[in-house]
Amino acid sequence: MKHQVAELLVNVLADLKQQGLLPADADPSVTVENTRDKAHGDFATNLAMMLTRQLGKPPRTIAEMIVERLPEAKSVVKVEIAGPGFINFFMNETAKLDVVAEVLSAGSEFGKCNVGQGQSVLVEYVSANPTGPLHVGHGRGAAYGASVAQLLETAGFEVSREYYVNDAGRQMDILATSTWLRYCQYCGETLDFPSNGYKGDYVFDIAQTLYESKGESLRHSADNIFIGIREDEQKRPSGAVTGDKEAHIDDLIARAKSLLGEAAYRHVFDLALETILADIREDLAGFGVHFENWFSERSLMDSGVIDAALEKLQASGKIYEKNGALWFKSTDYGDEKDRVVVRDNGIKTYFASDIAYHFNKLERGFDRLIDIWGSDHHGYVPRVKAAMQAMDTNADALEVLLVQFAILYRGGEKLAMSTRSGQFVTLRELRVEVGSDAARFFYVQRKSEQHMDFDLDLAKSKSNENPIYYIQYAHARICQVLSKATEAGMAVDVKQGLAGLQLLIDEAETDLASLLAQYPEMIRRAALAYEPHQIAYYLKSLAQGLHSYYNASQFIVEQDALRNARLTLILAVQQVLQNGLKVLGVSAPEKM
RNA sequence: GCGCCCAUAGCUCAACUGGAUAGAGCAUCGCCCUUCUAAGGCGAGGGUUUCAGGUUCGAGUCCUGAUGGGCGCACCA
Repeated sequence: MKHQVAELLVNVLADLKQQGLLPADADPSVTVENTRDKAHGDFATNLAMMLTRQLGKPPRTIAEMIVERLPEAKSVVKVEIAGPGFINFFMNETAKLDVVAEVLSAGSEFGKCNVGQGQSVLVEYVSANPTGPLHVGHGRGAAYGASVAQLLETAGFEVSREYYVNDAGRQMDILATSTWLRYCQYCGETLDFPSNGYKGDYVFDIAQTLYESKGESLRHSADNIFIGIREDEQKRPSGAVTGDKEAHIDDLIARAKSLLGEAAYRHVFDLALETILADIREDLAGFGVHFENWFSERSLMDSGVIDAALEKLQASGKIYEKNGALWFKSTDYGDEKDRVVVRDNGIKTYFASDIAYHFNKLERGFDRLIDIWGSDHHGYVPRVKAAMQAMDTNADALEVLLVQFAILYRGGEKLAMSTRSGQFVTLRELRVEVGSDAARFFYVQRKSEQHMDFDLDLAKSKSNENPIYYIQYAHARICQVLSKATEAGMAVDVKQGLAGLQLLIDEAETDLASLLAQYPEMIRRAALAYEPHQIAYYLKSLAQGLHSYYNASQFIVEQDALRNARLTLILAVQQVLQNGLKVLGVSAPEKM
């Protein structure tokens, strides 16, 4: 319907050009927006104001020129010039209800569009290091990424979801070593656990599993483990800090490898990795978050992709050697400083893996790449783009979406979180206590780049402060009304309902229809802007419209035509609520 | 010190990407259950959009500066 109005305006513009009143090369964008205030009609355009400079006439005069030339249209009942030069369109009330038939015939497809034109998009998100369970900080990225992916799919993109598994590198070695030390403790050794090791309870669990399968065969005495190891960081009673926790843990890693031997060390490493990864998969599945692919960093190394990418960089002439390390001249592409890709000890940096990973993504043929990162990694964007440019790949294909941290509160107190110390609220804990639906919605109702306060007490309290209940309740109410009608032998007759839509003359009814008509546009806009929160807000207003209607009208009435018209209308509302909730990964319960 | 992000009602957040009188929820105060679920509805109060300039028909939105907060600035991942 909005589209019809835009077409009328395009006709007028062509008319003006033909009469020489508008330069032929003028191409003002015709924007028609939904009015905020009903006194301004249903749609409005600012076209007249856009043309003021070009025509050198007051906006209201131009508006009159436009209105005079507007072709007749049966869906438009009144046109007004208002304010500084807006043109307001009042639409035929009955025509507004046409959308009900559209919704019901499209069903779960309603709202889909094809702005994506089948372009293939890789959405990489979460990608948390498998060194511990996911915490609530990861939850935001998971919920946001899943909804963005779903939105893009709905908007006609071909979407692939991927989790990048950092299964190589020092952090994983720290985890493996932590596991082994806990295992030795479990065997009965008394030792000081390194301050930089992973201290979470889950490490004990993995150690116990290790003991169950290996007995004491991997046990070494604390004395043998710690002999000659550089001192851990310690606070002396005097207040002075001695030792070096990084050197300490590095020595312990080397010791674990030498005492256990390659095969046994790899066994511990893989056990820890697989246990935690399995836990993460299960956790995300419970959160309704799925991936087409789990991409292993190690596979990148084993398959030689990293070397290939580095060669490609070498060929660009942007690699140089300094102090025994290989550097990438990213400053040539606007980065703050050059970056090391191969350290002087021969070990490739994490950055080298990442260059290779993005190189590989494009080689797999994706048209667009979307990375969803925590905002603490924002400084990383320029160097990745720099590498893509240097390799002569399309750096513009990559879009990095940054998600701000959720700041946790409990009992009014801010919570500090750290994976290493083992002090964090897990995503699982949140899911169990708050429920997946509420958690998904809570995360996604905020703009991703906004800092977000996450009050655990509030989220867990299951009070009506959580707007997800408001939306789900609207859906459940519709289901209950429909089933009550069926029980009473008055099951909805959609054919008769559609035929009698003109009986719906209440404001609550036409308002609902207008809202339904806005849904496809909401999807389109939210998808292109990567903003699922727009859908959350839309659903709130649709639910509000339904509740308002519910309180004002009786649906199950004696007159067949009126009853079926009303039930058909709420059937359409039910459909759109379902479609929207699905985008957000939230269930639509029939009962609450 | 340099860079990126943010600042809107008492609190948590929107504002269709530059449009009309800045809107919701929570909290506060009034009403509405003998009727399809009150996890609901109707209404009231609450604002110099952090501050100071600028751009134009028009600024919460764009540009400059200041203030306050978050995050980065490794041969770590």
